[in-house]
Amino acid sequence: MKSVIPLMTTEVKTACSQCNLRELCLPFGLDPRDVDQLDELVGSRRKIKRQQHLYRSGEVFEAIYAIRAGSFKTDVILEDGRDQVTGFQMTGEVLGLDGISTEHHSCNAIALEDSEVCVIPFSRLEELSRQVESLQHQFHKIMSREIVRDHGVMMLLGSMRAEERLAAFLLNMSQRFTARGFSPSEFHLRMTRDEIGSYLGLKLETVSRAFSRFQEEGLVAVQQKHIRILDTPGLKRLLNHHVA
Amino acid sequence: MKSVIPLMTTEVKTACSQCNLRELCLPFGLDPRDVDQLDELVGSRRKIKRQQHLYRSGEVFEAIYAIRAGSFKTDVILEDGRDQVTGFQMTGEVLGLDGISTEHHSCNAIALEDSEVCVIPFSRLEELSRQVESLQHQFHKIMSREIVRDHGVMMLLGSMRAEERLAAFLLNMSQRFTARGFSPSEFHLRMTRDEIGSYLGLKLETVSRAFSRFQEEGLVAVQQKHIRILDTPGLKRLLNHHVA
DNA sequence: GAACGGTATTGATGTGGATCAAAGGGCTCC
DNA sequence: GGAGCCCTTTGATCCACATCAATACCGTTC
Repeated sequence: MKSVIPLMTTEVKTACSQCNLRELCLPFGLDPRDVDQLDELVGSRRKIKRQQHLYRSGEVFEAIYAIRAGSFKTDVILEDGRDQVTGFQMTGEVLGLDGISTEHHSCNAIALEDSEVCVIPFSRLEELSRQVESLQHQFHKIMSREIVRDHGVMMLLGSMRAEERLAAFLLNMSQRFTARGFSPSEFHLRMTRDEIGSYLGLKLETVSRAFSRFQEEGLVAVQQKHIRILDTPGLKRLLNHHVA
Repeated sequence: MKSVIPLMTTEVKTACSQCNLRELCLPFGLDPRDVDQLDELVGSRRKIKRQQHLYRSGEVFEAIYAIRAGSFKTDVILEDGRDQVTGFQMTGEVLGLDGISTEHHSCNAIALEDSEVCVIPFSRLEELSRQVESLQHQFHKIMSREIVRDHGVMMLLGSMRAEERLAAFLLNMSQRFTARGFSPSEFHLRMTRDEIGSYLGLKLETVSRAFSRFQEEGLVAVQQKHIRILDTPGLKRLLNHHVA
């Protein structure tokens, strides 16, 4: 065991090897020796207050971000003002991959609560992943996972009815909270009904009604943003047993 | 300059450096010297007949595919039989990126016409992109572009009405045909109304009616799968001037 | 060149979710 | 700790698209 006496800096050293999120984040699956090499990867940390932008659509892309604490939403805005939430991100997840393609961000990333991210300069990531095979592979997996997730959302938006969409959303949130060591059945949503609606292609009233309906049917207990899932199999049944 | 006298083989050497699609494909933006290195990248070519699968959801992932000729659709199928087309791909575009994340494909890729692909063993791509920086970067851009495209589809599915979706689809097709040296205004769709509908989150009847309406309004001339765009600005206006 | 099956068009009707509206509740910020 | 405002819920009505249905068309195959 190494010394735990901290040096006299308020700025804690940014080190993947010391991060308790590494099993969810970029270093996942890396040999401990490789993780040590990652410690030069993170440029700095950055705190983002609730409702503030981590980056905006159109800005020059220079880094991707790993969420250390808090949560975010990403959205796309059309000229005519319509907007669409494209995702919600929690700790350990990576933000900014959209910017690689054109070297400009193509969406906005906004903190849902006071948050902190690790800034990973992209050129450094590319450089390091040319040297560390396992990092390269893990990074590719993360990008691919985002593509697969997006396909799931397309399925949801293109083929599911309102209550199915919300059930899928709740099950997904539950699963992600579980992966982070939280309760699978009880959690606090950081986003509004409007934001959930935007993500699910529904109006906020429809989201609210679906929640009320789930409550009536004993599937969940809803108290504003606090959710208790009472019948996970019931929610899953809602998804799979689709009656045409 | 190397000898250009071909050996006596019917099997043409698979060579990115000789391919007229390289400006659309993986080698895009690479220094000619680097492109030469890519010639060992493509394992083989594979012909796929119309309606046949290039790969299926659940299959082990080993390679990505660059389309040399023809076109494909990708779709996701739920247990209850519902399916969603997640994309249409044309020459020079890359298929199979979904498989990296779990080492299994997560969607089906089906040829819309008799087609041919270059098989790119993924381990070889990763190896080579550790050596060739420009290849690495181009590959990352391609993955990122897919993510950005998916966000566009989410916007379409989540926030647009039927005619806007179809207009967006037609403009997108036009733009991609243009990039391949074909007419921007006249082209042949390879997919059915049902497949377009699935992609756009609409029923085939709705797609058909939207086509008829565009025709009435003089925006396009439609004859089954043959499309002539008569008023591109008109289609664009349909997209941007959304009246809430 | 006739027959067939998959594809497309068009019409009539139904419905899920949007829209409009109003009231209640809780969080945030001073 | 209180005021204000945003967020949420619920009800009434509307409408875009789905569904059901029938016919027409086209490319393919023998």
